[in-house]
Amino acid sequence: MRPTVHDIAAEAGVSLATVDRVLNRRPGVKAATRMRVEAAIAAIGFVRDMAAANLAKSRVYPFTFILPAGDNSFMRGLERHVRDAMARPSADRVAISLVIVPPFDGAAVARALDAAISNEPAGIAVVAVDAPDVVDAARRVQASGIPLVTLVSDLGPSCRDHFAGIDNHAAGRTAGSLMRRFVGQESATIAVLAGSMLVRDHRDRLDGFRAALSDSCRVLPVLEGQDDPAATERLIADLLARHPDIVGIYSLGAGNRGLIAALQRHDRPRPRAVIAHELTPHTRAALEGDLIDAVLNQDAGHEVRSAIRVLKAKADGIPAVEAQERIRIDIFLKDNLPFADDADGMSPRPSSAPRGAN
Amino acid sequence: MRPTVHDIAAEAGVSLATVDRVLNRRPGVKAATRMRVEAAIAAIGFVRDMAAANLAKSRVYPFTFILPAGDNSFMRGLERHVRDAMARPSADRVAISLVIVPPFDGAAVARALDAAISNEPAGIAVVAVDAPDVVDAARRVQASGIPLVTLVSDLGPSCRDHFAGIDNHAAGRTAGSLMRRFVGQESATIAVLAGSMLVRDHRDRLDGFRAALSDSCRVLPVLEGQDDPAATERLIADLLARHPDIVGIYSLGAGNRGLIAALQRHDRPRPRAVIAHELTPHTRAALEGDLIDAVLNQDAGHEVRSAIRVLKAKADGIPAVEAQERIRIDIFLKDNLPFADDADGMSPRPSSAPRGAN
DNA sequence: TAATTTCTGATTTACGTACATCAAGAATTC
DNA sequence: GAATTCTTGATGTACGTAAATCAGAAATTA
Repeated sequence: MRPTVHDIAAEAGVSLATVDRVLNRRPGVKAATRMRVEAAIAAIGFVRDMAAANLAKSRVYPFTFILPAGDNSFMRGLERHVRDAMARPSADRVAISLVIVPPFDGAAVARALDAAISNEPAGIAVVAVDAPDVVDAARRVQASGIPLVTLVSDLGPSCRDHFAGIDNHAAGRTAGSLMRRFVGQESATIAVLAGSMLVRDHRDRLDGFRAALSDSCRVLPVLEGQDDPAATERLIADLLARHPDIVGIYSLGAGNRGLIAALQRHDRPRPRAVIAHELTPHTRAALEGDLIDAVLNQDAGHEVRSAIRVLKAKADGIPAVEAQERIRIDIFLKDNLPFADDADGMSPRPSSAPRGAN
Repeated sequence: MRPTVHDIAAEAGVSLATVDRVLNRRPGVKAATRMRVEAAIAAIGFVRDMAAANLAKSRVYPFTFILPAGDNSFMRGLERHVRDAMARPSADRVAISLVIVPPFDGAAVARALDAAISNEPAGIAVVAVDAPDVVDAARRVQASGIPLVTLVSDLGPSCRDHFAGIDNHAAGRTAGSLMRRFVGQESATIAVLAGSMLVRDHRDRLDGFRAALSDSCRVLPVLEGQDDPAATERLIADLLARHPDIVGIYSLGAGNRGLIAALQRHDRPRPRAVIAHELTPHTRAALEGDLIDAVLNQDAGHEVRSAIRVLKAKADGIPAVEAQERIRIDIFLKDNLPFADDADGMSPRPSSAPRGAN
């Protein structure tokens, strides 16, 4: 059997109360006694049964998650994972309130942050819009002592405790590397489609992409489709008509529906390499239908769970191990697609079955 | 607060004992009463606190893991993850005994399985060698009612309960797709390096690779290096000398160290596309040093944790949700490498710094 | 030495569930 | 109607830890 607090007490020759004082860093233990107890803990290899401890503490962590509304598939997948976490509080004693705000609306996010502060949660996670009033609100969150994690889209490192998302510059570089190899020729003409250059993620991806490609290809000026399907489709159709020499398209935002529609309607062979971001039902179908060659993905489920872990750690005053919370950049081809039920690029699910942690 | 069993009792107007009988499917409850209780459970949205339940049951799951010895970096990484799981029994109440057997030795695996049976664990996970006596031993495990999971390397579906590993045919196809796009030309000459065609994983990968490439490239006869560094290096050096027209190499086994050494010593430009398997310190360094273009990887940590989850589910008589336990095929370029501490392709750690093959 | 203050022990209750026991009521059988 | 089964209630203990209380013992200060 695993050693318990009783075993520590016996080993150290002290009472249970003293062991408890040492374990929970309560005052009233002489330094010498404390060291005896700690030695006993090390000697018998005691590890606290967190399940029992949490049960006894009956501690709950009220967290607030702030997500954008809108029909962005990735964001809806993110919301689904948050709701999954809400639906299974059993495992981790987390009580999440979910706040949905209008998309691309800095003022709304700022208001939501201020509202969250007044509820005094144990932590806040937010899909940030990189705007001055959001930064101000984030600072107010920190000033009130509430841990703050940015999700997917970051603010500056100075106004949040942690960022649960991918390194978007590295993602752009990865896209660039793939693109360079997929087009397989020097001085090819490459087009880039973004949502908006006002969003930090998109800027970072573009920078990384250019850095990986600059010396071997010609990258056309960025097209900004505002992640709007109709507008994006027009942009791409126009692009394909005007530049028959285009061999690669990099879609670094969420405008994939318009891109796919334009490629589908295109009457000549599509550019040799098309790379997009985020595995959604649309991009999955496009991969399977050979309209897209590769999809870079961030696992929304991982991001949500990571955000929760970090918030809990911060709430407990334990420093989170940043290296363990890094979110990977997944690359999907049609050949290594995960099963539909298994990831974000899936068909909508009926309810919320519990999922395996990773 | 979350509803508890007491709330169910109050809602249904029955005693705690009756609620307990319903919850734990104990006999002695009239159908009508049972339905009242179940209705109450649904009405107040009760979810059993598994932490408390496991605490009360003080149930432990003794599992046996059987892994091959040897200096294969991937296997040592796998072992490290098993030891990690052993070192933190707090979370999941599993008690793992780890058995290390000689590599590529079916008889040894079979003996280990039989020895494990006599210990009556709640489940067994094994890195299988696809040999008749292993299959026989696996059937004996199943006959004795102990759940059996194959890890990384499978047996037939008929002689284990679950396979915790990647779809190696899909992995081969993925490698083929990447290869086709990386070499970027028709009728290119591609070489394949394997460990041994006697191993199921390697055969599957080769099949998938050929299926993805057959109509566009010329794939040379497979080289078998037995995952031995020196032998592999000679094979590759010889290959490069005899076939100056080779534009791609696919290393589908664990012979990466010899491959990398040969590429390093090669005095002419290396083939345009080199794709290998498993992110280890060696392949990571080769990726960073531009000796390899892409590495397909299976996350050993995920596999170990998945195996444990499945074994627990089987031990509890709960059918594991296969779709949730699928292991992804990761693709790594130098641009999306995870941090060294974060994954298997890490720098050697003080505890067990394996060096050698792969 | 007396009066404090600081430390430690002993004990109890609690968290939410599992599980066992005993008694008593209800329904069934003969 | 008696004997038997089936069903339910009441109660207590246990899991491993947290947290509080109160009573002494030890160390410190006056």
